[in-house]
Amino acid sequence: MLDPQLLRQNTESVAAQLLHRGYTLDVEQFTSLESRRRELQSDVEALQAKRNTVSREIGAAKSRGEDPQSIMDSVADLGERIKAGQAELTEVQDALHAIQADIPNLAHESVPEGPDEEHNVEVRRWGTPREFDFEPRDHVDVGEALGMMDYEAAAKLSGARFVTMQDGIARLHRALAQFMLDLHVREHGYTETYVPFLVLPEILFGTGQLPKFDDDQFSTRDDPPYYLVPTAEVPLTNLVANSIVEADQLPMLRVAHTPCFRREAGSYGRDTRGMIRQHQFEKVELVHISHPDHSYEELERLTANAETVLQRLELPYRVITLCTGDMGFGAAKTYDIEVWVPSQKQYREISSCSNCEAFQARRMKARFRNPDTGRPEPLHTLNGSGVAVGRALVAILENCQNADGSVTVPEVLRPYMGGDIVISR
RNA sequence: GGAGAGAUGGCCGAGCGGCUGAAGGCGCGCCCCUGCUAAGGGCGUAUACGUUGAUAGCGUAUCGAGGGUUCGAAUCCCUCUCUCUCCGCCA
Repeated sequence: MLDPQLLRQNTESVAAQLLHRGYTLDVEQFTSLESRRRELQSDVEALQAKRNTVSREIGAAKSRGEDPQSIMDSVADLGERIKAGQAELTEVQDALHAIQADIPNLAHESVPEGPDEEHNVEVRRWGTPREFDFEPRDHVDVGEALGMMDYEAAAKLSGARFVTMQDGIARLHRALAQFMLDLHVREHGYTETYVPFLVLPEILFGTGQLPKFDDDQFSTRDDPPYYLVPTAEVPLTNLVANSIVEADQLPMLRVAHTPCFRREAGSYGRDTRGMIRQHQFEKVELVHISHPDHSYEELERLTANAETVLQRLELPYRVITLCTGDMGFGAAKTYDIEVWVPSQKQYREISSCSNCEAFQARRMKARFRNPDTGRPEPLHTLNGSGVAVGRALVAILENCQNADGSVTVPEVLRPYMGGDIVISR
């Protein structure tokens, strides 16, 4: 949610900025609803004030032993008028909330302007893609040749976009998650956190997945439904929902390893082969709860922490800044980290690090007490993958494969693999 | 799943349908006093929205959530949610 004051007072300029994100705000409609709201609200409040005054008079008259009947008659219809006014006000407010809940965040001034991913800007590269003296296979071929990855078996169980793994690759997958978790906890100062994988609808609202992106979510048939988390960003960030955090608690750094569930609606035909895009995958997620004045420093730190994972794994990557048109709904600024995928001869997203500023905080009523003013103010929330486990596995299988079909285990993972150096048949 | 108890401000804890946004205590903040320490005294201490130049004042709302009764509800009625205890089941 945008700052309601800002939206109200600068509707035109906000609308202009939203256009860069490909969002058209109906200024006319918003403005008229807003003035209607203002009118109704002051009417209703005036009636309520009158009711309160008169009720007090009745009480006073009674305690003096007087008959309050004449006073009561004079306000006989007040209750009905208030109720009618409130009903109308609620209707207008609901309409306004629906509009506000649908508007994406505004981009930070440092974000490049552009309609699509063509306009993203590369920030830096790390490592050099390896020169193969044989034709590198993709991760599917590597995994299947090893007999440790089975897409058909998964399809039998769950249909498309799932995988089963076994033996060395299953252990490598687990080792990756453990390594990342340990790195962030031991070296980057995060608090390891275990969270529910099923959450309530209002939790998805808080981080911005609902109501707009319901189609992307899996949910249960309970009433209200539970939603399967699409990312640990959802439960981790909502840890501060509906609360006022003391300033000295900031920044809060949280890390969680969870499965993630996504319908991938609208991505039919994209990345249908292999583990790149699945309905279920694992991710180690980083969340920072930050003081507003420091959230951009935190974004740099969070991104650097995610990059460290790839550096330790010795996987080449680059960092790009997403342009206005390519950013997610809640983000004010996003760095994507892309890892080198030899079979595709390109960099593919393995982490997305965003500063959502106060956008999510307003939706979930997450505030901190500002020592300068003594008042509660929205805090800033950031999140980033640190990193996607499935895609990291893809990158290792492809980048670290050998001519004989085996895979060399990155050094930092060997302690997690019982000392194994190579995965082979 | 069955039976019972409960949900009030940062915490504890009062609260006869009317002057209670809410007694009292604790904690916290500022000030005073006491030559240190301990003790003592005074004042203050929720959030949102509206109005406004204003974090002043005023108005409105909020005592788990929603609905109802009433001129008026933290107080009465209904529904739901959550927490706790006991039983059952269970990774």
